[in-house]
Amino acid sequence: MLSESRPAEQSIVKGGHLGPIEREAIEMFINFFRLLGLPKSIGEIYGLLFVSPHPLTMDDLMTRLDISLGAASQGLKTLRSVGAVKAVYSPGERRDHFVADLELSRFAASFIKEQILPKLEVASSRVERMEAALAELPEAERRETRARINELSRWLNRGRTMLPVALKLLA
Amino acid sequence: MLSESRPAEQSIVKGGHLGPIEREAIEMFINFFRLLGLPKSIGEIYGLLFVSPHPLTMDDLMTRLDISLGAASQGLKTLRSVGAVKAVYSPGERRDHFVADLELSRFAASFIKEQILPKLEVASSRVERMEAALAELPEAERRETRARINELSRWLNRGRTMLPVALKLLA
DNA sequence: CAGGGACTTCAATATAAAATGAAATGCGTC
DNA sequence: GACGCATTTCATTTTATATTGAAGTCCCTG
Repeated sequence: MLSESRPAEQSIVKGGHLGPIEREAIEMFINFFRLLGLPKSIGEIYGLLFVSPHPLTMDDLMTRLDISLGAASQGLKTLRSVGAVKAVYSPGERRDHFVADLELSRFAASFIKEQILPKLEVASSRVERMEAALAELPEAERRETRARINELSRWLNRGRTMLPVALKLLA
Repeated sequence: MLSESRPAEQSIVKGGHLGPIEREAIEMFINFFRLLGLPKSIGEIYGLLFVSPHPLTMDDLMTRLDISLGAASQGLKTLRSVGAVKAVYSPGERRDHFVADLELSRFAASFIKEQILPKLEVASSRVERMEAALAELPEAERRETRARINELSRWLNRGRTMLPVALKLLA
């Protein structure tokens, strides 16, 4: 929740074979992804891939991060779906190799487009239904409630138009 | 997680005595707050307060939303702490009355300032430690890893400077 | 300054989310 | 076209998070 930042955290990371750079990167991305409501394992995977100078296999991830097969597979799936990670071809190699896409803005764009904007649409239709329902309200409450719903409506519109702009600003 | 939006949801809200406007508002804010990783009960409370034309007591919230004493108390505490709700004085009344602060931008500002920016600071110091640790790295990997850490650093700086700007844009 | 609401805390419980790993599937190779 | 490694899926288990409500604290009020 609005946690007062975990108590004197000392190494969330448990996997072996990790150098200091990797540990820092992993913890950093765990925190970052948590902010977006994504599980720890996804932060770990992305963090390790991010600082890795060469592509890694699923098996690398499993052993170095000490996570399960399923977690690695699902985490990679999610990360690919949002454009944060891609598979690269490795000649003469059977297994898939993965790299982090360093263009974080692409990832942010996809996140906004696929997660936020759809929710704003749903919210908009809710507001419409609320406006329709205003008529049923007792006279006394109608005016004030209408004002509040309008406020909501203004915010949704602003969000829908400004979010993409704000994103460009960061990119 | 990156959920494909819950299956044909029909009324998450369980409390009785709620009109259609209230139900819509509550579900809407449940979803919105969930995006920020806040629990359902907080969305319910804020949603009901938002569309309510007059201040409500803790007891109102408990009965109408059918939540416990503790949930109401803690939820209000959190909401007040981020400036989303405030207590208003009600003459000749013993109990506290609460209203939603309609200025959502205030809430957003407080969220960024208290939740995001501190995390960016922590992340920055991580990056510094990573840069320091670069020296220990085998020659072969150093160049590429350095490039990646630099990328990270650029992003953090951009975030720290642009986030407050982006916020102003929305307000 | 005692009694009694109103509110807060927090240990216990209930609920939800993530990780695990065995079984199913896909896919390339011989 | 069957074998075998690589990957995905998903029921189960584990872990983390939210909710409850009884016990504690804080005021106001008389």
